[in-house]
Amino acid sequence: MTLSELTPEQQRVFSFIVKHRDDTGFPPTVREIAQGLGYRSPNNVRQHLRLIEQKGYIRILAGKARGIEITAGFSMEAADDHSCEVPLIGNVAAGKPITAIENIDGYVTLDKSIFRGEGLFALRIKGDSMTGMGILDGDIVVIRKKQSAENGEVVVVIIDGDATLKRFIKKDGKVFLHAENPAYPDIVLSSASSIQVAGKLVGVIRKY
Amino acid sequence: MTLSELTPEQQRVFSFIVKHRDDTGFPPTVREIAQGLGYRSPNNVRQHLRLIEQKGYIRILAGKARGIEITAGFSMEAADDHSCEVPLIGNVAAGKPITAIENIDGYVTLDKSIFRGEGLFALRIKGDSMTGMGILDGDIVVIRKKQSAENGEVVVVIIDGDATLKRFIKKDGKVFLHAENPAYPDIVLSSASSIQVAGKLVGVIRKY
DNA sequence: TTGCATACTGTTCAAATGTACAGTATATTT
DNA sequence: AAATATACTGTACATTTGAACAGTATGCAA
Repeated sequence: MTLSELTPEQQRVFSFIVKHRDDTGFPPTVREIAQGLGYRSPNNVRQHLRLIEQKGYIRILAGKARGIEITAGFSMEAADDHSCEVPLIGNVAAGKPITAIENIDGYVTLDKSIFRGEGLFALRIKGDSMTGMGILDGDIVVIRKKQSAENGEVVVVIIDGDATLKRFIKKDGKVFLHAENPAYPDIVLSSASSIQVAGKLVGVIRKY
Repeated sequence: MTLSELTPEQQRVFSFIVKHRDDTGFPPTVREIAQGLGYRSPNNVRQHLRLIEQKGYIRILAGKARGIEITAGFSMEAADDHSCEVPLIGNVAAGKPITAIENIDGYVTLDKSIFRGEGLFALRIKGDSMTGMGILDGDIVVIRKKQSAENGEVVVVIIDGDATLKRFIKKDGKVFLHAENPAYPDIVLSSASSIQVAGKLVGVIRKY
């Protein structure tokens, strides 16, 4: 999509709005646009806004301060963005959902075409309990949020405030949390409800 | 940076601001926050905003409508770019440098803060010759370009038009290309110069 | 107890802001 | 020449909104 249908002056106005939004985090007011572009009347801006809205580039939210919505995805950065950022979870505060702000240690950028979908987050692996499936100490694992677990899935469970990766196995009516390393014993659960599943393993990132 | 210093209520307010900004493109007004969170007084919000500002999460722009700037990098649309794209190498055409355009199958987005530096490219692993070090069939490995190899390094070598990953070992004046899987025999080289080293292993990305 | 920080309600006022009314000017089209 | 779309100025007014004042309540530490 190009901006070709806008007149030069309308483009100036539109660009100013986009730039202001990228700089400050919110759209400009009518008067800020006027001042920024050297107009002496706020009404001039209004007129332009109306025309730009007619052409479909923005939506004017009547009565709202700074009520300009940019309808097309015209932020300067990320014209075509192949990346997405997911939170990297550190220690898990008791009682909080795993992706609560308290737990976020930073953000990891992923390749969108590799890791699709919603509800992703990342976790740094401590220990060698999953070396059997190629997940090593220090690896970052990518998790998709999920409250339940299917038989055989590798899931993140919250144990004593730590998010740990285990294979979820149902057998003979019992539930096991299995570490993919013979040196670690399985954790046997009386019932599936006694643990909190936070998500399902979808990827690994390792740096040497 | 962690967000642990915010009280639960302050987090509700902060999250609401971020969400509103991501939904509409601009921050909410004090009254919109009050309504959204069920407060009856705008002043309650103001009080929270002041405390959140003190803790450094936002900046309040005095007198400006919707004048809330989110100082930390908590916008969904990343203000600054944490990603970099590296070529994904497919089959290697004989005689061409490994990252020649002919060989490029696509691009992979990496996290800049994890994979720093120049000369990176990616390779899809075929086979299970490196399972011993947690690299599985189908994994994408991240490689840094490099013509030489040190003893013990894992490097990409071009063998018969295929880029393959091997550990480079010098012992007793001989050079071995070692697969980290007992099922594969070492390749013994008469001299180091008889093979072409393309780069050194720096990372792994896996999708389940 | 006495603070003290947090978490609120309710009201008021002034500044910021959207919006309408009334014009002017300059091209381009009919 | 008349009509039309664009590009403006200038002013006024009603809302929206930030910001201040005056309180209440609660849990927690000194």
